[in-house]
Amino acid sequence: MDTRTRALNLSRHYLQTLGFNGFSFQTIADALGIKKASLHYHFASKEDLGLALLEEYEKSYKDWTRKIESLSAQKKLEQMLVVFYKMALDENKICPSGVLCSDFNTLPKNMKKQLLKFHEFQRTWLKETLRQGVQEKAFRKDLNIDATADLLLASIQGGLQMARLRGESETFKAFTKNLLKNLS
Amino acid sequence: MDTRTRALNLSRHYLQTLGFNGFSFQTIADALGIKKASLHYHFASKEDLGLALLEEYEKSYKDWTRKIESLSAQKKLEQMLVVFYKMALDENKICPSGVLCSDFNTLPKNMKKQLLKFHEFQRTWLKETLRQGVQEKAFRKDLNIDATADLLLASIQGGLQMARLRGESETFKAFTKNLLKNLS
DNA sequence: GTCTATAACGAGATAGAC
DNA sequence: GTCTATCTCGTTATAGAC
Repeated sequence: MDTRTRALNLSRHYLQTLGFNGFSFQTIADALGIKKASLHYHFASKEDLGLALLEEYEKSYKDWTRKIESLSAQKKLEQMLVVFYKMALDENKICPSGVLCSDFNTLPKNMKKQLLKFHEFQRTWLKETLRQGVQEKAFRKDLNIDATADLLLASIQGGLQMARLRGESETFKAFTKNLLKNLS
Repeated sequence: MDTRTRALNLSRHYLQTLGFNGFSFQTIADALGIKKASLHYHFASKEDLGLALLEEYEKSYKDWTRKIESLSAQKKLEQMLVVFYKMALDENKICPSGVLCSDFNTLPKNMKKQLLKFHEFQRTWLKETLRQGVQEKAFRKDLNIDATADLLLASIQGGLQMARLRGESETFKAFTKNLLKNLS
């Protein structure tokens, strides 16, 4: 694997455990076994690194939605919860949006824009999936699509953070069990 | 008002807008019109400042619960949502727990402990209030107290962050309208 | 692509004068 | 209680050799 890719993988890890301001080029360079000056060959600035991270998150989310596009809405949402539960299991990671919301006001403009774009993609997909569920008669006909999508996104984001706080990923697991109950 | 109190007020503001690592002694000193060395007279270290902040958050939350203790459970929860909605209205602030969850792994041990204590206080109060609502027959008899408390806390925390991301505090307002619907 | 060296800055923190 | 002065460290970032 090339250095750039390895650097991005490490950055993703540190972003979700330490926050965007919690790791530095030094952190990544040390983990790679190269000098931090060499990292600047791959990413001119930390903003560049942040943007690359966000683009990668969006891309892999898109790939994931394509991979499961033939499933029922119910199954899709269950799979979505599994994705986030795996984060909680992996060193109490929290979701990238959650990380960057806290630091939001300190982020470069382009990162803010890219983060919003990522969020809107997730949100749109979720709304479409909820609509699919209504059509499949798996979810209630009068389901408030917008409000439900927001509630799911917010509670997943907050739930991961609460699980970290308490140090028990089971908090999040128990949590997810109830999230989809109110849809039908 | 004495300098220490003014410093704490400013710190609360910057914590909830810029994050714990997003402001420095310099930031507070500038806003106060004194030198940052002088701040160290009031707070020996930034950890000290952070602990004082957390103690103050807990104290004011306790005072607030005492002030509304004679209300019905339904009214209490409505008031709680108002508290958080006011945060969203005030420069898209997010809640202190949400801020510190992202930076959690970079916090001094004592701050982690104090944050957990604050969280457990909020959670316990919320569970008691839900139980009160069941007794008052305002909420369903079979309400899952633990799961509901966690869902409310997580979605409020995540909801404030989402509102900041989108730059519209109305996101959070719309959101809260539906939060209490599933209780009865 | 990676290195050494260095610049420029801001952070937390302390000593000691007033 | 606030000041000046200073220390030490970590940060992002760049120039130029290999």
